[in-house]
Amino acid sequence: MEQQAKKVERIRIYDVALAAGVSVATASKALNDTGRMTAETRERVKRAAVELGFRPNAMARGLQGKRSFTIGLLTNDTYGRFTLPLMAGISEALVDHGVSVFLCTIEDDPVLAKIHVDAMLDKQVDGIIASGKRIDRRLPVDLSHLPVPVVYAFTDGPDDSVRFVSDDAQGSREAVQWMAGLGRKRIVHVTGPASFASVKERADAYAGVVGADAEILHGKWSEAWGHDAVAQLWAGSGPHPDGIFCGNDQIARGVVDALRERGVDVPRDVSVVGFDNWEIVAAATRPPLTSVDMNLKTLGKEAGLTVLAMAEGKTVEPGIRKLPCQLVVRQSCGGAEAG
Amino acid sequence: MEQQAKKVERIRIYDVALAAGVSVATASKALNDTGRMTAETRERVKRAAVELGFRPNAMARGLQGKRSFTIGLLTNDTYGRFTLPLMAGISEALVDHGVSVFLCTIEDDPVLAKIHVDAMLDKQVDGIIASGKRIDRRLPVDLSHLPVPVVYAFTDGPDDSVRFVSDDAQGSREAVQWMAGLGRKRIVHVTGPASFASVKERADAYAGVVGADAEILHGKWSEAWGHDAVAQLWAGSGPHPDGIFCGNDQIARGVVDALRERGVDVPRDVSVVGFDNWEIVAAATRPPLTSVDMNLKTLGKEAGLTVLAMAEGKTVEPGIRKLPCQLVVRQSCGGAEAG
DNA sequence: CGAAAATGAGAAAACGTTTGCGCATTTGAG
DNA sequence: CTCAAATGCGCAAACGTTTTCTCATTTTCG
Repeated sequence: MEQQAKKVERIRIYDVALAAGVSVATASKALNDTGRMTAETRERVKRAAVELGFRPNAMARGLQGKRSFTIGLLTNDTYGRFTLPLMAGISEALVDHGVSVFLCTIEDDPVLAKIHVDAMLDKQVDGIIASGKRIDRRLPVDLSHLPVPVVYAFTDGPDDSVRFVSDDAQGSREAVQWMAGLGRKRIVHVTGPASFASVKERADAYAGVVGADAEILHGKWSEAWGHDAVAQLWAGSGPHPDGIFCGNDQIARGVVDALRERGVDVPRDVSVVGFDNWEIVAAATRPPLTSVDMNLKTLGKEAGLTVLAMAEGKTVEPGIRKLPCQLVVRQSCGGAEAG
Repeated sequence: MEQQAKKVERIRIYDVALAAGVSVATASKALNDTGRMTAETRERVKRAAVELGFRPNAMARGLQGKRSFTIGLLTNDTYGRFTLPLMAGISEALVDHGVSVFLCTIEDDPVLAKIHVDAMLDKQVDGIIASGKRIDRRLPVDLSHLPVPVVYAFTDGPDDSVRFVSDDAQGSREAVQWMAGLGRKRIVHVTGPASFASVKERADAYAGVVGADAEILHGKWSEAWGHDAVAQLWAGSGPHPDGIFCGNDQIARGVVDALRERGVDVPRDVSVVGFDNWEIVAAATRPPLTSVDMNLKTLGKEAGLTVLAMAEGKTVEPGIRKLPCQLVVRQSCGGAEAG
């Protein structure tokens, strides 16, 4: 026996109209709650549709000039670290509206990007969400003169565009204040390369809280750098930090591991906070990391609803929308309720 | 200035026909390399299309009864660990054919699954790829009587379905043989819960290579379990293993960390191999893990091409297709070319 | 040179919806 | 009662392609 598409006849609105004893036009209007007709007629058509299991053909509907109930998500985040939570939020927000999402991963390849954007446009997407892995970099394609609305989520875009990003400054402040609230007096910041905008934003926020005592160490986004940073910090003879705010979870994990290897107890002697709340890293660290979550799912939800609103013709003010981060408390800081 | 969709007039085939001085019918045939006409005419039409930047409206084309150049990827792997590489492969294989992919994440929720499947069918997808995070579990939705072809990738499916999985047995054998080839005599296997089919397959393959000396420890899929397993293994007074084949990379990382903490040198004293080749874990381990890669991208590519072939009416034999795994050598075993 | 075959190209139908408009019929007001 | 307004519903066009059929013209062959 072979595997092949079975030709199941799909129910068309024509069949529904026939069953309900009305014209196709009336059936359409009944189902869409438009037009004029008796409540009884409308009801009868709807019942027939349900009974027959009618599902409108999205192609025909889309062709007719209205929406396609489809949007495109473009990203250069091949690994999906940032895009997947975003996607989850977008999808969750839009499934209620009957909208499906094309996911296109372009790996910083302008040619591939153009191909995918063109394919999306061919398919008449109602809008496009551009996304990435860095807030200060753009996708390798110009989306500014497309016939459909575009919003940018977790990636940079033109000045007159609609952009969604996380409020890293607020998240950072909460993280540092949390440690301060736990009695930490000497908090340092170990973070990524200074060339990243988010590094600067987080570092500035950190410095804003700790004031003149600020000490910022830049390195790679890796566990190894976390290790090295601890080595540096503990090399001097001066007082050691009692709180370390890290630029991401990988650095934080490196820091925690290095501290343990040195016999420094986390969180008793030193509090550590990460950034990203990357479950796989944060939860596997010993002890599990307290970390700043960027609420990417919520960000995706907002971006999805916004692009949809734009597709429906509503005007949206351009500009940057910062959505709050949230401190997720685990055990690397103390202060955990259970722990 | 406000952000809104600019109404850019899209070029229709009508415009191309006009520009080339032919009828719409001829234009269509020219562009699709069908029908009869002078080479010169065909060329003229094509040139006009390029000059005007004509892109066919996929909705109109799809409505016309042919393919929609769209497929759906359904997964319950919310985290994307397995689905994203798969997706990358699918996308890479199908972009050349002008096919776009709807990604739908359903979290073991049958209702959500049905909604997404229905949405896909409404949008006339040419086929569906079902995918998951476990090879021995099915998605919470019945895909067996759909009007479009379905293939299963990295998830279980009905007996008469087309399924793609990785050849874990072969991968496991290669891993164990690699350690044996490096002179390891006492290789144990630390893996996940016995209830997983992939655990059994990997364990059986391991046992097949090491023979009567097989020692298999089951636990969770976590770093913590890797730690505990080492504790167990080093607790006895008998000879310690000199090779540890782990059921996944997280366990392997736990094992390597525990060994280091115990002063056992990896890879000098003990070789460790992981499974999954999850970059983020494998590369961050000290030393980086040699690990079995399931080639999910290739798997996705195959699945994509297959579902496409089925959509084009080609018949495909049902059954399980096992694709080979590949040992990725890093430093946790010795034997790395660059050290 | 004449008839059959091959060739080049266009007209029109079809795909499944939505929607503007028109036409009866009913309702309401004076 | 009469006439205007409101109501209920259907006709047909439209969306942008592809495809079948037809027809005129050219080529081929005996």
